[in-house]
Amino acid sequence: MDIKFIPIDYDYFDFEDKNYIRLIGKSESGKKICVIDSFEANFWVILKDGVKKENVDLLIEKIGKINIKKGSRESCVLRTEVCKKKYLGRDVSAIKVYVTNHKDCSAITSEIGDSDDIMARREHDINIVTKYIMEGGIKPMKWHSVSGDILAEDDMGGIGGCLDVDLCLKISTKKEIDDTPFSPKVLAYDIETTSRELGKGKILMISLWGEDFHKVLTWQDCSKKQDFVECFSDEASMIEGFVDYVKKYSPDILCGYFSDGFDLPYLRERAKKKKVKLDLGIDGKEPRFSRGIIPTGKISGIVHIDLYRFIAAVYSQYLASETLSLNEVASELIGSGKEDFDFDLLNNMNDDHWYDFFSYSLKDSEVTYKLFGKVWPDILEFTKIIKEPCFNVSRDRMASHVENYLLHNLSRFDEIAEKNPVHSEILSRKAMDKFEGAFVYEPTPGLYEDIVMFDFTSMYGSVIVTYNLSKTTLVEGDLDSGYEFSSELGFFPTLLAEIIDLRKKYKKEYNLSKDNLSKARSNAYKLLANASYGYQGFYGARYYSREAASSTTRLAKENILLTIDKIKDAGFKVLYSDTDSIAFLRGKKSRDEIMKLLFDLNKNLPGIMELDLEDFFQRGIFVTKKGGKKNEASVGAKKKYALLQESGKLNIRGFETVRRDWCQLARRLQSNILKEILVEGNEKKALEVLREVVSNVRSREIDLRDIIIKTQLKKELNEYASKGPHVAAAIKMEKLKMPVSTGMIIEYYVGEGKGKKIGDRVLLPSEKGKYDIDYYLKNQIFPAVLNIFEVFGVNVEEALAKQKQMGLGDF
DNA sequence: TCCCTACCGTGATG
DNA sequence: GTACATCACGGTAGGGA
Repeated sequence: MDIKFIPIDYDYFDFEDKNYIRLIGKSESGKKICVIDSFEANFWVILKDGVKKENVDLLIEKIGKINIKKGSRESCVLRTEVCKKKYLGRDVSAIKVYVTNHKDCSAITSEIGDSDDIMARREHDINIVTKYIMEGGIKPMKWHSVSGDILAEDDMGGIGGCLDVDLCLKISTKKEIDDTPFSPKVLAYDIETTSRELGKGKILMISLWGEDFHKVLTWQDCSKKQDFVECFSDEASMIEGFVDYVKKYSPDILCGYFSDGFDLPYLRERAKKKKVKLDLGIDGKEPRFSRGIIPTGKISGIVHIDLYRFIAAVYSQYLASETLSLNEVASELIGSGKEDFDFDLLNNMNDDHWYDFFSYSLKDSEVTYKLFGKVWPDILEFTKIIKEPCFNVSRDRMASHVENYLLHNLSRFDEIAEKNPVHSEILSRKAMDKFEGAFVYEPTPGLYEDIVMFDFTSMYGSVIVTYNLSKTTLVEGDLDSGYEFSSELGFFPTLLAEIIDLRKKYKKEYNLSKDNLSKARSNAYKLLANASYGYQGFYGARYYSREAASSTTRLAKENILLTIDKIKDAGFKVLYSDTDSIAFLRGKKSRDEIMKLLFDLNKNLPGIMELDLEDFFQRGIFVTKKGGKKNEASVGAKKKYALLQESGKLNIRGFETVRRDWCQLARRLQSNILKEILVEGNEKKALEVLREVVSNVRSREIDLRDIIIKTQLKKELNEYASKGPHVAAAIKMEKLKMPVSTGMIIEYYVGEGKGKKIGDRVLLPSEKGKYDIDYYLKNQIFPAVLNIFEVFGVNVEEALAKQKQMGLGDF
């Protein structure tokens, strides 16, 4: 039988002491297909240089005899091959050892042990699906032409019979074919509970949203309910109803928001308590959870995607959202958020309340579904580029993505993969001193006109490629005198050069077509390029290289300092620079002359390093650093400035305006004042704006939500050495039996009182009280604007006092 | 008790 | 355990006068 097939989910199983890979996917006609492919588990024994032939033969003989019993399973070496390979860029001889079961690779590796002839044993620590794909297996989310035998129900231990699929095929050949688009069948879900805390509450309703399928399942009998509401007799039958609907809908992807951490574990817990089966898997099994800070819920045959995980791990850096709540993220990405519902009502609900609650619940699933549509092109492209199953791709962090990209491209270089660091290596890597990082130029505070900004494209990535910086190309040297790297290009810089090229290609393509696909591709390659520096400096990396990472920052710094000097030599005043960007005054030069300067600078840059025009700006402001010692010359603040684009848009960096741990009042005021000064060029008007806010604060005309300060709780309450206001607020919340957990954003405001510490005066938003006028003026309003006015030589307090004398203000 | 400062903690930049 | 270093700044904690 011949069939066109796209794999969506990967798994494996053992049959008669052999490993098989099980892929669930779709046929061209939309049938759900299970494909079974064989896989020969194996790993490498790398030989030392110049080992004698007879020693190799002895070693092979010894390896061939290994036999391991583990429980009921017996594992042995099937065969061995001696190959010419590369390891860390060097030519080696290596024995490829094929074994009966992947699970026993490590045990057999240990059995082989160390010897004078063995340099290393490798690739036994790569998971089976990754290894399968690395060795020519069916690639994720790509159409393949496969042929093989249809499995009858009782074939291979009944694997075909117990799966809820249209067809089960044991294949003998496979071939990647084309890039026809694929749209998965998606079902979004969301639950509402009586308590956020697992084990403390019940599930009140479950909502589902798919294409032409919208449902809210509940056990709350209610006279007034919408058509989409289906009422069950109790919580248990509601959960069973949920399982039935999921099976009937038969989605490729089941998708939630924070569902790894909340919805799925909650469902499992309630199902267990109520003794119902949560058998969502196509093999009739319940979701499997892996351990971790956040559990990971895997459903057999259906890809469970927690959108929050993907957004938090790779997508969030492009978002303006200050929190990653569904509401905020959805508002930004799809233009509509959740509905409002007052959860305090839960203890005392009438029919109207329930009616609203049903609608609220359904909206959550709808928003999740739409958000999925928005983010899916990125997950899909990442999956195809990284070549890992999308279950993993949607959860992995950038370091894993980089590493998986490397693993799946090693065969092109004949490379045997390096091992993961063991625990002790991770510890010693972490214990190392930090190395010097980026260069930041100290600006001279002031207001400037006509500013040009240049920046290096993929600065660190292009440095790594240009200077060939990687673990395998390091020759010698030390941190002080600098490391020397080989002139022969290593696989890491080679792959990175490709990534940077592909990024350019798809960026260009996107600029022409503006389609989602090239945008997602361009994004993915950009993220990979940017993460590659961090990867080499990450202690958990297989190809960790502190030498490469520290050389990257050192050489980047060297180049940007040289470029700054050249811009200065050309007669320009440099204002600022941070890592890969340089801002300077255009002076009387024309734009063409600036472009000529850019061209000349580029001519002399080494390798693939490239300087680009970021933008021309009308005006910009740099301010002084606060808290300098008395009588000390004022220092320009780094990472804190605002630039006005020609389009009129204001780029604000580092100021309190963009910091979520300042109250809205101070943030909005600061942003208005920056606008007044940069857009209107009117610092007098700015002073008026300030005066009005001060007056409003004094007369208590300020809305509570404008003075709320939000700070994230980053550790357990008892781990804090210094208990700041947000910790005090969190302790207060705990006393009131409100849920408090690490990672939460704590909200509070500062009330009147004598307490020495701010923490003694914090009030929760739900608490009635008077805000402390003095605190908000002295600790929020003034600090946010003082150093902006200082640029104009305006002393705010004096100016305000003066106005008072003139009768302009009554504060 | 007041004042100073080192350190803690968060969240920004790139 | 889950990419890197650099930076600003409020607030607390603790020592010295």
